[in-house]
Amino acid sequence: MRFAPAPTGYLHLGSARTALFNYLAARSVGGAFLLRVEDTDLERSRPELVDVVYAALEWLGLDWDEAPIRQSARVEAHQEAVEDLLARGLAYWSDPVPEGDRERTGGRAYDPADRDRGLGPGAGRAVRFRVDPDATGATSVGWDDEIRGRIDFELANLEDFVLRRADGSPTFFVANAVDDAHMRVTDVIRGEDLINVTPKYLLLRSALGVASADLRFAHLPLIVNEQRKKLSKRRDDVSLLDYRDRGYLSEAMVNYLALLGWGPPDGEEVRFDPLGEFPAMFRIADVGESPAGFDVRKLRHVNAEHIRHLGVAHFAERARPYFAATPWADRYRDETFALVAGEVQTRVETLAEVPGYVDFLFLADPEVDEASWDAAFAGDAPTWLAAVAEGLAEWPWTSAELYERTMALAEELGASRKRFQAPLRVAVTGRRVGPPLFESMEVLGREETLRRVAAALDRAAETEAPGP
RNA sequence: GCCCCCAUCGUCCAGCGGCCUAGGACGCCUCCCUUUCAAGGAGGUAACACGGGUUCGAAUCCCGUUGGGGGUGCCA
Repeated sequence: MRFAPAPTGYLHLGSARTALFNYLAARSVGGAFLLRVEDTDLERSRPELVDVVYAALEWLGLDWDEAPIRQSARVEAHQEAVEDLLARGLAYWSDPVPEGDRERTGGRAYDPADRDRGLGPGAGRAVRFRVDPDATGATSVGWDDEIRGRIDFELANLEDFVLRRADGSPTFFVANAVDDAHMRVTDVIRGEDLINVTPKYLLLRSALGVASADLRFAHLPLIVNEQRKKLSKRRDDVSLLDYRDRGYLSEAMVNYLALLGWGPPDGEEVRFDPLGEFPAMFRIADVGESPAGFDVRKLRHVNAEHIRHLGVAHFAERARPYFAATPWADRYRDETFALVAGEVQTRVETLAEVPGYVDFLFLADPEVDEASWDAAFAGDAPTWLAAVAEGLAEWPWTSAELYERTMALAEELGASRKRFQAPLRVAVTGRRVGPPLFESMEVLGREETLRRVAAALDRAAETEAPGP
């Protein structure tokens, strides 16, 4: 099995899923998972673009067997194949047909008449494969797809495709056929969008004398967006590594990607060690044939499950890089975060959300969310907060004590617990949503808490009696 | 236009001729728990595109229609 991405500067989500399924298929039968970089296009062979592919695969944990093959390093073999086909009359030199002159070729960009013109190399001239029923003795090509069953194409519907561009470079058709034979690929697992190049690939192999009888094909369903269209760079978030930056765990990503077109037979979707568990239960034939919609909400859920499954220390460790991206990164302290990490863990769905939950512990002053303020400080709230402030000055400073005493005070003043804690929460954290309040206060300390409460009280007074 | 693929809850996955009054998951809704928000617990909402066959019997097989998607590059 091989994964053959074209280096584009990022690893597409769909490619990542294809890589994963190749990996699972290989590991499930003890086969090899090979990597081949499809950089036949000069543009695509820049080393930094290739490194991105490796980095993405490594992040997912998809380790490949043997050294990766760069197609750009194998052009000689590709050229030889083209020469061979040319020599045997299975390929021919073809001139491009200009846009305005396509009426005579039935709208085609090439002229089939070139087949028998016996042209040689020339400026702007490419080499095309001669799709000729006589060459194979058959009028159609097809294969038994592992996922979809029989698929056939009439040769009459196939065009004479380009083998060598006018600039002399071989196309991916040749590179694919030649390299797959060279690498002894037994299973071709790729996206559904490649179904229609398969007949050309098959034709080429047989022209080159490579048997395809034992070759298995599996065409995976496409991953589509909400509009049911193939995920595209323009419209959708398709870069795998961007998900890492957005706070997704690689194991959650692998877990979710595997759920697109497939599912564990036992129905247990969330697996904390997908790469370890899935191979034993994966069968390529079980993969579905209809397009899979990418659902970020479900991805978030799977990610949240994986986050919660982490040990607190690991969670804190894996969240650390996300603090580095904040404006207050220099104020961050592992020791402080460790005190509330457990509480944050059950509340976030991605690691990127973590800093936003605890920023008030590190900021000199909490950033006040106006909507929260307005909601919390309505009615008797300022009076309540003032009452709490008095208690805060003398109560024992443990979360349990603070909780008990504050709630007792709420009852005394005839306020609901929920509404009573709101102004205190906003005063201390700046928001009405966050980790448990009294635990947070314990971490912050009496002095700082009192300072913030006093500041909030001042602000409330100003708001009520504006201006001197 | 031509070629190819697909068609079960809004979404993902089960179902592969009778076990289906169609199951699980995400989402959504309700309730419980509760110091906010989560997490957790208990319920609920919601689908076999349509029409013909085949069969004692069809979500499951066949054909058609409709719908959606992919391809149609001297990109891969």
